[in-house]
Amino acid sequence: MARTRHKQQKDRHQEILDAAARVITDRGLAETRIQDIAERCGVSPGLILYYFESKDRLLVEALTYANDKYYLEQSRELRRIPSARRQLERLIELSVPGLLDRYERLEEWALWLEIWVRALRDPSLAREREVLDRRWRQSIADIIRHGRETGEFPDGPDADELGLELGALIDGLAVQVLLNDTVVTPERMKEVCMRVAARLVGFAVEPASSAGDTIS
Amino acid sequence: MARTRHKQQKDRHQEILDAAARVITDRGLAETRIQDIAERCGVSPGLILYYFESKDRLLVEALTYANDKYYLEQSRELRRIPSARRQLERLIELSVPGLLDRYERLEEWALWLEIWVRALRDPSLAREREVLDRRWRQSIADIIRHGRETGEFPDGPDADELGLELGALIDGLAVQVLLNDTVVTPERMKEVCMRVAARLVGFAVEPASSAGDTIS
DNA sequence: CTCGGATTTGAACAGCCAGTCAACCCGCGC
DNA sequence: GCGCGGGTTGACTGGCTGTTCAAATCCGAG
Repeated sequence: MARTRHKQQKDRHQEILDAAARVITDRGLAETRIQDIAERCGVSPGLILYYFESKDRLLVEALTYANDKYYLEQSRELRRIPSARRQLERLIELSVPGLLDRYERLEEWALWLEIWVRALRDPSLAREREVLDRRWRQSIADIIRHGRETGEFPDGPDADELGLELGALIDGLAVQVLLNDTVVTPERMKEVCMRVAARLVGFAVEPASSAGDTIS
Repeated sequence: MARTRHKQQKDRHQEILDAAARVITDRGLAETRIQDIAERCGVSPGLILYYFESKDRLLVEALTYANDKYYLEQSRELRRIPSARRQLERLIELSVPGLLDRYERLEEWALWLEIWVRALRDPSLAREREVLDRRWRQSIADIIRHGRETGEFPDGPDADELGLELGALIDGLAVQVLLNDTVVTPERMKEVCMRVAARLVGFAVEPASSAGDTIS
């Protein structure tokens, strides 16, 4: 049947994209071979090119696909939190590579680096990246707006502006943490982000924002 | 003579490193071939491997070599400025990809991205990167300390802490600008950096920090 | 001028890997 | 049970590129 066929094909598509994202995280974009992806799927190399017209297309698709998935997960989790203050804290926690579950976040940030490098020479990926990034800044701005509505945050600079500033700060610090900087540890990154957010947005830092309970 | 030989060899070394850095900027690390570097030097491919034991070593060396060069140039320029306030502004200007001379800064940031990606899987490069990065943060912190001594800046949070915060902010924004984000233009990045620096360090933003004269 | 070692060349080698393809498998509808 | 068509395989190829190497060249010393 067309439906089952179509469904199966869609599954394979996603399966391959997932596998590709994993391999890219493990070996790096430059070292990723079709064979690796095929092995990860338990499938022959030929099949990969049956579903994707070229390795390049597959890799680019995998990059944005994976990042999109992560964003949606994060977004869903944040929406369940009522307090803007806690939303912001959670967003920061989720952004620190290796603070929560070891693997997922590291993977996400590693993929970001690969996207950045590739986007330097791939205009279409550059455009997609901009969309993803704008959405990410916006989610920060939305939290701030929400907090101002509920009165948790005072009025202040434009929320979008703050989103840009905090987003950039998080990006910059995440790179350090991801690369295992000995000075910028995950815990330190969280503290710095919270402190700067407090100063820029204008709320009081809680004395002990226990990070202990966040480690699964 | 040993001396002339040695000197010549050193020149060739640097010549090759420079050429490699250029090629990496143009084609990307992953697409850089030995042949490209040889052509850029007007030399045969074999010679490249006569001076460097492998392509990988050469590439890694080229990355840190070039960044080191840029840092030293920047450092020299900043030291000539007496006012801490202006030092900070100049540092920010120099950090915005494409704000001043089009090429050099773009090159520098593109190389940073390549370093980051490569450092993910090359521990020795990761260590070198940390040194380079720490030095960069430190130069911000030093400016702040200097400004506090001269009274240009008020006392406030730890200078090293501020160096980390501003450094991360600049890193994060520079990535956006480098990738041609339509929202984060070079001019906007400078404004944002200056405004946040003013808020965090505690000085007044000058009304019109004319960016016009900075465009050569 | 001549010798000798460093430098330089370019051709050859070897391994790797994306992409192709003909054959095979398998489940479905008839 | 039979044929059909999409799914799957794995061997093959063609090109590319890092690396090696023997020969050629250059240049300074004696």
